[in-house]
Amino acid sequence: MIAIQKIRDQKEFVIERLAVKNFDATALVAEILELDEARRATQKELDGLLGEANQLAKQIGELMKSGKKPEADELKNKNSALKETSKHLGEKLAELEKQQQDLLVRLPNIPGQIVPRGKTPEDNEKIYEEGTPPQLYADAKPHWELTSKYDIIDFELGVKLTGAGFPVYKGKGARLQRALINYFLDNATAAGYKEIQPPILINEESGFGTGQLPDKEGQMYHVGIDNLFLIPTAEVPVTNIYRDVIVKESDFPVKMCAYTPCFRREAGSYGKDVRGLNRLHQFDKIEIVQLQHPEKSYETLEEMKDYVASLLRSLGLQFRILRLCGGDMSFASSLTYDFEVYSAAQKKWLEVSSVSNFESFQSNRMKLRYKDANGKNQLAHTLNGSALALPRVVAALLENFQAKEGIIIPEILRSYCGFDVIG
RNA sequence: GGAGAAGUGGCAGAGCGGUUGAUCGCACCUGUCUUGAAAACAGGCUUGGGUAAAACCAACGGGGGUUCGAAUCCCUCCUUCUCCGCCA
Repeated sequence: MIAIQKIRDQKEFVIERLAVKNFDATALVAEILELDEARRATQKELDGLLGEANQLAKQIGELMKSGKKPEADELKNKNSALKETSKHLGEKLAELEKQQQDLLVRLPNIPGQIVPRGKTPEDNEKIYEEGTPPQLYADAKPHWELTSKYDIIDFELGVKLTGAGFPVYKGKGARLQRALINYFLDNATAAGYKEIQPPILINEESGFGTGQLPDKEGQMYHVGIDNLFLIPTAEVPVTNIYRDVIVKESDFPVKMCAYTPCFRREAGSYGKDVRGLNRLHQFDKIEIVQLQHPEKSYETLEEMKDYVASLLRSLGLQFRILRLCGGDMSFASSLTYDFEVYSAAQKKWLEVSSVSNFESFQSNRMKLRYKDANGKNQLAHTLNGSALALPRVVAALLENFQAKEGIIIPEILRSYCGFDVIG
């Protein structure tokens, strides 16, 4: 949520920058400012009235004490009338506040200055590439054939148990999952991230805090009976740990990591893009989250970007980093880097990580603040990234490291797996 | 799931209808003193709205109600604790 103060002070700037996200905010901003003015005027009027009523009540108290009943009763009547008016005003104010809030939450976050303009993924800006395409032998297969050849991931069985997009990992396939989770968690911990094991169901407040609610509830699984949502990412519970919290400036940066399963409805997905592990309803992910001082958040974003790069490098995967264009960025993000790994067997790039700076967009919703040197409360910046999401990493490992004798496990994972080859 | 008790500032803990946004203590911050620190003393120390800054308004778990006036009374929801039941 963009701070109302910012919209008041820099209306033109806000509209101009949101256009980079292909969002025309002109009408919305005008309406918000109009409501803001009405809201403040109403509050001013109400405050005056309530102040008057408070004074009268005080006087009544004193009159009662000194036994002047008739005078007190007269003031009582006067105050009752006042109360009637203030009740109306109070309702009007609440209504205006609600209307303003409803509009405010519909504005996407302002993209950062270096965000490229553009509408589609083709407009994303490649800022880095590392590694060379793997040399595949003649009989190389896509991962969905390898998984059944070695009986390590069973998609059909998942359909039987749950539905499409809920695979069953078996034997070495299951062990590889566990190995990756442990490897990624150990790495994050070594990099200073505190490990968190959060709930994987969240309430509405948490969904609102990170920007999934309102409007995007269709992307989450909803447990109606208790009005809870299955998390689409650990970002939601982990960031919300600091909802309504005022941290000390000296606590920055707050670094947390978490492994959780993630659940996404992915309504509308179809075709070859969702084949095999490419897009699932349930998948495992290790998320890294940081809370940072506004002046340092972009520095931190670079640090997180480098961290994710080091992970991919350690697995021996070819990858590239994209700076997302305005049109491809998420609603809440100010700047996002996507990491893609090249799958030689599918001949395509697979997104395996997304690292973003949300600036104060989430913290404004969450009231996540810090006390500055002057003792004033300021909104913190929040950042997060996947480090990493498993399915496409697994897909790339299977496809790129396949050989005659089987899938060759990267050196770094062998002690975690307890085997060198899947064959 | 059933019965009882409780939820107040970072912590602890008063207040139970009338200058109580809230006593006191601890923690914390600033200053004096000190070579420095400790101690002692003085001052500061919830959050939001609003304002140029004030004034002013709101908030004592959330929501609603009674009253001229509520942290204090009533209703409801949530959470915690104790006991019973069930259970990985």
